[in-house]
Amino acid sequence: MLAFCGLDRCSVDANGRIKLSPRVMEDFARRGSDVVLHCLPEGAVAVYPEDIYLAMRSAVPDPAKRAAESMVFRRSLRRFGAWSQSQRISAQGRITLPPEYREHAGLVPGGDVMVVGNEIGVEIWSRERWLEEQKMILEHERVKGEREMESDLETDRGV
Amino acid sequence: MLAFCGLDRCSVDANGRIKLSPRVMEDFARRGSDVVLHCLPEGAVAVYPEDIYLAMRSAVPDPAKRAAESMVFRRSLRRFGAWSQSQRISAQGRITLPPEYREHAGLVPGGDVMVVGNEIGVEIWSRERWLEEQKMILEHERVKGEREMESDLETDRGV
DNA sequence: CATTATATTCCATTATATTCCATTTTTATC
DNA sequence: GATAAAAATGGAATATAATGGAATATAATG
Repeated sequence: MLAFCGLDRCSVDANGRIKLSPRVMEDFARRGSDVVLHCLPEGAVAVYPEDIYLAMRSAVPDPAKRAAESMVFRRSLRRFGAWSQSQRISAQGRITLPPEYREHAGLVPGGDVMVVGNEIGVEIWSRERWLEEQKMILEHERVKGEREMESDLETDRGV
Repeated sequence: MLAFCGLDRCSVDANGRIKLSPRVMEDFARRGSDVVLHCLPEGAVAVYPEDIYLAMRSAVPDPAKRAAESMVFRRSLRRFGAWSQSQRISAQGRITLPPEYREHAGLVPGGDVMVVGNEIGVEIWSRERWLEEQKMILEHERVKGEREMESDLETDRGV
């Protein structure tokens, strides 16, 4: 059974909550119900199991000293600090997005939302932005494929 | 459970006090209620647990001798001396910012404030300045991402 | 078509935030 | 040095918002 895969369409309730599908709930339940919400620069909110997020942030030694010395480093602490927050998935499979995160992802109460698997967790996109993102990924792969074909022609010996 | 993460919106009361959210209060309570307020060159005020701040400053060897010799060093001592001050979080989770610090961060009584986690403590930003900071970080990440996508196209063989 | 599962809405409860007031401390003036 | 005024602090109360749960409606399945 593949975990954190697939695509669900759902909506934000009046209080800014999102109900996950049973499939996604189960994927999280298997790794403990503590998750981390993390705002992505792409304009969506990722939901990772806590251990996945900790693995992302593990290699930061001696943060206090570096924070005193470097503004760039403080910005990186700030980015991950401000845009990451622990949450627990409720018994009914709901997660509450903080208002600031909701705004970051362009989610409005009552609006259409996509819950997108990314193999290590899920991402929450406004439907509108997801369609654009999807288009961009496809176009990128198309161009990449074309270049690959060209370079295959220019090679003396084929693969 | 991640500590010192997330983003809260609150306001400065008529007496220049800020009420921390229960989540942030708990993070501090776990490390002792003594904190250090420290003005950042970015134009905000950081609130660190005392042990974090001491770790920042512990690696300054032989200050007396260096102070005699270097203006740069004296300025650095001055920066941390003048712009750092002990405080205790009250039983109701309030901290009082000294008027000079408030001014440094552009905070006015009654104004909107963001309490921003940075993984080792929190930062207090005027809402206006935080939105700018956020925009800057986002734009930086966006440009970085675009370059990464371009270089992905130029690679002969994909990842 | 009947039954089961899922989604959505609504309501009660709890928690949080803001405001207001009383007390204490400080400062200025007499 | 004493008294009064102002400011700051701490605490409590009220209003607002968030949370959890249940019920109903909708969709999917057999």
